[in-house]
Amino acid sequence: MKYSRLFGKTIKDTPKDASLISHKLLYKAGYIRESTAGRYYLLPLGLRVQQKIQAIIKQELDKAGAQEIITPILHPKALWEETNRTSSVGFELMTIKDRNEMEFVLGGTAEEMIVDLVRKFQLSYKNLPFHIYQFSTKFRDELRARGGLLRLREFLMKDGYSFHDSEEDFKREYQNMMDTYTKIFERVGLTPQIVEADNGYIGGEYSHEFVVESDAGESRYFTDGEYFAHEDIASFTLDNASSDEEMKGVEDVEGKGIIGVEGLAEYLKIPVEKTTKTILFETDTGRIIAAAVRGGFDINEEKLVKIVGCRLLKLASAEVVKKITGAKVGYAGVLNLPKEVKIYFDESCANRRNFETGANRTNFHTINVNFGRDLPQPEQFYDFKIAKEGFIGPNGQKLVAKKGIEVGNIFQLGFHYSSKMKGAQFIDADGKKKPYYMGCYGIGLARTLAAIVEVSNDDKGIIWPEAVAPFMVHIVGLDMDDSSVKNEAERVYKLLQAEGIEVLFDDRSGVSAGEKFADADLIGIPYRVVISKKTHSTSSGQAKDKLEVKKRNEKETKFLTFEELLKIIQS
RNA sequence: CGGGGUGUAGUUCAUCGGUAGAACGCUCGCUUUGGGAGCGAGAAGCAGGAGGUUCAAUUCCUCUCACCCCGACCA
Repeated sequence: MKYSRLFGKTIKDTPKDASLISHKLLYKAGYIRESTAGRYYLLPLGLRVQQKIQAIIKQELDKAGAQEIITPILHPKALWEETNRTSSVGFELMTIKDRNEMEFVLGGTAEEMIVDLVRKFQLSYKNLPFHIYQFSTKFRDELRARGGLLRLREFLMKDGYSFHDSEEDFKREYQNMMDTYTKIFERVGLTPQIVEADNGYIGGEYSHEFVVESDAGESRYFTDGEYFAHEDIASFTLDNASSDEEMKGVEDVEGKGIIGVEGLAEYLKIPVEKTTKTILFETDTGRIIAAAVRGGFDINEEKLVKIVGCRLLKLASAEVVKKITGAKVGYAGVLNLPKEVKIYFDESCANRRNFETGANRTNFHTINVNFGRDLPQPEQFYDFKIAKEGFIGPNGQKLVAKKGIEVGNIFQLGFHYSSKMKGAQFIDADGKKKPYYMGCYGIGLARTLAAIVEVSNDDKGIIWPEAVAPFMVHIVGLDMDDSSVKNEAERVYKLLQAEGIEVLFDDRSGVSAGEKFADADLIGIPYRVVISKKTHSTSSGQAKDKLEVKKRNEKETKFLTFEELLKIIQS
């Protein structure tokens, strides 16, 4: 490709809205342009990279036994109603009607479509297992798109779905995909962590995210170096706060303006473990509930929502708190709450003696509270604490908080869809109909592309790994007005192409050397070959048969013969 | 959806009641050519949209739309 013919070009300024490195560089180097929030044009350079990534994914999946198909983008809305997902998905569904008033959903994920396809066949256990996947544009009406290509409303996704006659066989495929994904990401130059995660609206019981560590990412997880878990599900061991000390007399203590467990513990001269944090929430149906955790912990609303069994929890407003507790925010406690307010106790509250709780009276706290005496022993303790940095993980090591970009994930679906969708069954060897055991597997291509840039760049521009670079060699032609230099550059350009190497040839005349070098660094192609009067002229003493080669990720310039360069590139 | 902010040339910004200006970019010419060159000339704007106040609105007010940030939510 001649640079003078390439659509899209480099630019010095970035739009003021771009804050991420990947967004800025991809914009400046001419890979992408924004249409509206969360919807981007991929320009020739950008598309070439995405296609490289796509080809690698396809190769590895095919090798792993999966088969590519394509589904319509418009999904009959009735299918989504069949699994109740019209109301349960986390992103706003976009719907559209045709001229017959038939309602469609713009596909954001395709479980229902795939199951609908599969049930069109009378499949038996002999046809199982199989794994089908597709590359297709996904539509998600995100509340807030952001970060260039990191969170889009429209993006190319690889989504795969596997069908099995047993959990054991599914587990084999799950491991197969874990290995395949690891290989795919390795090939595109990423080393994501495999993080245990929540299934969210996809459904099923367990899943793993592939997360590329980066401050630009939105996935938060915890690790001890061996254990990796998303913050929503990270487990950790409780330090033992149980005590068998004598029960003391319950007492209200004034602590004017003292809010927050740290300050409170200090003021009352008790360990933080003895304090209790009580938070009031309002459910989507308007019910008020209270959730209590031991001081030092925070509440994971995600977990709590599931325990309460509602769709949404909102922090109760100051007015509601005042109405329910009779006190200002900060003094809510577990004693003397109205009967209709159900209290959920986290397990961290158990086994304590003489603990503190808010007095439900402004400026007052109650101390030396005990279950069984001052309030009934709760029927059940729950786990809705969120992990925090420094907590002890399941391996006995301290947990460290990390952030990253979720480039892929794999889900166990089990019978989640096959049980909800009529006829999603196969005939087993015993002649009986049984639901499929399923899994699904996704990779976001644009996000993967952005993640690569996010981790592979310097102050001058992008540094593409060879496997996904839009071109392998960038010929920088200087002195293009000199016909002998130009001819030499053309000659090398054609020779490389004849070897099947993808070349971008900066053939512009009248552009300064500095500008061309800056553009080459910005675009980030792995090998740069400079051809100029200096390298070409016989009078300069420079051997004519050597090429001036510099790798994007190295500092030194080397002089190589054409054959030597070829050998390096093709190795 | 809650809080905050921004919409003026392709881009980054200035102007602030009296019909718009710079830099970069773009076009042309000359001079340049190994790390974003110099000089000169030029093109480029219904000031996001609608309404209101005013003799007069890019400027003030209202509404609306779009975008950004924080939060909430979440592949």
